[in-house]
Amino acid sequence: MASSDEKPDDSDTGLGRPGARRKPKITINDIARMAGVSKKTVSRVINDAATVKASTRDKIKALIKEYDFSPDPQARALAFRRSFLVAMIYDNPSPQYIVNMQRGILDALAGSSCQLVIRPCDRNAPDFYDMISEFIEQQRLFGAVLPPSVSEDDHIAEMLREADCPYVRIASVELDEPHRMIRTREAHGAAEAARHLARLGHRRIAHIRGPESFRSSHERLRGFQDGLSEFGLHLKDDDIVFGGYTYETGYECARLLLAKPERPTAIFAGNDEMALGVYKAAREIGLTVPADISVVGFDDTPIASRIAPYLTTVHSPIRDIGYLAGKLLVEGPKGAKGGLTSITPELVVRESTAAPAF
Amino acid sequence: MASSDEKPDDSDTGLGRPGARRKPKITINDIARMAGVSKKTVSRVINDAATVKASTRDKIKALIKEYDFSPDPQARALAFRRSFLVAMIYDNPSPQYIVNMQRGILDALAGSSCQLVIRPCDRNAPDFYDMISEFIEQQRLFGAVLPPSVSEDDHIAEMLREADCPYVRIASVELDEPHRMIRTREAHGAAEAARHLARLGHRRIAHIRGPESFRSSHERLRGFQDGLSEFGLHLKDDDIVFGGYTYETGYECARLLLAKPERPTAIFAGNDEMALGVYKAAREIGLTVPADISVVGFDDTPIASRIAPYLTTVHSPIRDIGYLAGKLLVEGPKGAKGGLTSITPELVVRESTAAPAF
DNA sequence: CTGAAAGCGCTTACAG
DNA sequence: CTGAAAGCGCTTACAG
Repeated sequence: MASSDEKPDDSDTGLGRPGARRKPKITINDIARMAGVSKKTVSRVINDAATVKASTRDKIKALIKEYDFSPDPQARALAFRRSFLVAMIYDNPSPQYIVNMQRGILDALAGSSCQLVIRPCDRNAPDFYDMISEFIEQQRLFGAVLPPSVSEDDHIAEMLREADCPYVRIASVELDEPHRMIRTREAHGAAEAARHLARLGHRRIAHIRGPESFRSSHERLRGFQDGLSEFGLHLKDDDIVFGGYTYETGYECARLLLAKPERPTAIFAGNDEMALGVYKAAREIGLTVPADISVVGFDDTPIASRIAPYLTTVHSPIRDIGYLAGKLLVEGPKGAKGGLTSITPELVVRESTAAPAF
Repeated sequence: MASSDEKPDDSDTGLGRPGARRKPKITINDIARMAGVSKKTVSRVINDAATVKASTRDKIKALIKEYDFSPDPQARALAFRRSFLVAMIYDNPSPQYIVNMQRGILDALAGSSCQLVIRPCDRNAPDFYDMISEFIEQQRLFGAVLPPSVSEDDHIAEMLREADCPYVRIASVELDEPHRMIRTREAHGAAEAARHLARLGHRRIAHIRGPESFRSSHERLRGFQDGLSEFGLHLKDDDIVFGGYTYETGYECARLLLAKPERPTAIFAGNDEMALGVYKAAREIGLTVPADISVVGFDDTPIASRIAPYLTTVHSPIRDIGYLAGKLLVEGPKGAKGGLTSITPELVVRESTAAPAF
């Protein structure tokens, strides 16, 4: 067998630069030969298999370290019938959310042999399920993490199960088995926002909620109502308007709300984007935040702490959530810090809320 | 050979759910058998190899379509000695930038068999080069795209060349062979900003530049100076201060600038983040934008069109840049729309600039 | 224009 | 505790 150390120059495939001479990559066979064992035994130590004699294991580990060997992911994947790819599949439009979650997952993947593959998608595309399905079948993923709102899609979850692909869904409600979920207790943060406004003395309060199709928008509304009711307050039907989680819809909704004869003294927006729209609407009709109108957001995006006045909002530790999700995939249910699979967003009080003027 | 259509139940590897029955995946062998040819011939049509008889090709293509067959990426990767992974390696901290570029690359990868793997990194980490090097050696990437400032690191580029990995560097200056570069003509946008301010009548103008270590910060400064000089204006040394491309540094620099006896009437910030810091500094000392001080940013992040007053800034089509980079990798130099490998950012005039008050 | 053989670098299933 | 054989699903190198 011609497993010589030197490859002839014409082994170049044409994909590379002519004359580029790859240093011959060391393989499991080389390690095995040097250790005087079979490659199967080397494979065992690579995969932390149960039973290898300590001395053999040590010798092999030393060799692996000395030659800086690490097994080829492609070959492993082929033999394992499973790639070393973790996919993040998402439709969330917020860059900050996406980037933070990617970081969190990556934090958890560091040191594992997995890489993070990203897959943004559009749930409204006609071929949405076909695309995702093809992707899942093809890649034989090591795992997938699904933030909202894809996480809320039971069909996707089923495709994943069908393909035998582990996954973690991130959502504000329990919509799958616990070991496949990270629960974000958004109702809690929303309730805090309600209490904060109630304590400041607000009585006429409005809410711009997110779309019907997002579970989070229900949870935020529910939590907010719960918090208010502790103070004997409640949201009247026409003090709840539907926004689309965007700047523009936040603006439009606020215009409606602020034009009412009995104008609210505080508005809780379903997310920061919409809260910024409220700022704009207030400005336009000469209202000052927070003197004339208090505003609370949700998410704590970077804009919240850069705009004037700084926005009071509910902070979700997205990166931590991503980390937990990644750990759950890489280490299994016991991996995620003692089985912690829920996260509680907290209110951050800044400048956009004050006692009502009247 | 027991390549039966039915796999026994105990073929389950333990990685999956017990009893989970994977539908037997169709392989190149199945297609070959059904087409009555060798698998090598099927391989040829998969890879668009030159010479396959038209009728044979058609028959195979029909079969592929009928059975919705697509070759296993892991197996292909192993045989090709090259994975189907395109990596985006970056240290840019701006979420909007990152997300847009990811989208652009993904746009270009759609339809290819490549997936996008992301690799954020910290150039200041002690093991920075080791990490990247290991990553590159291990993954046998199909290609890599490097936005600033990793793109400016010649050592990384060399590691990539060494590993025979195609790459595209995105930068404001020509720092590699043309087919390995997307050039962003940032000096052009900065010059436009200068002309805009000069035409408004500003004479006392300051610039908060980015860090020495970013090529872009030099280019933006240079372009700005060029634009000013067309009007016989120039930046005095102490009207140029060093920021760090962050909100905080923008604020600090603006405080210095605005405290000067001869206060500037306009400030060109090296990016939007710093421009927001200028807003804050101005607000603090009772200055109104743009009545008392005009502000221009660079990047056109989403905040620019959400904050009051809307920020005049230079828009870079990041997603387009990512698309070009992706195309360059997937289709080679001729792939990127007729060899277009440069992008020109343009000024977007909004509300933060006006004629000086004096 | 097409195929048989060998191989990519690992792991599984089975023995011992 | 360890190994020889077969195989994962493709492609390369070589023939014809």
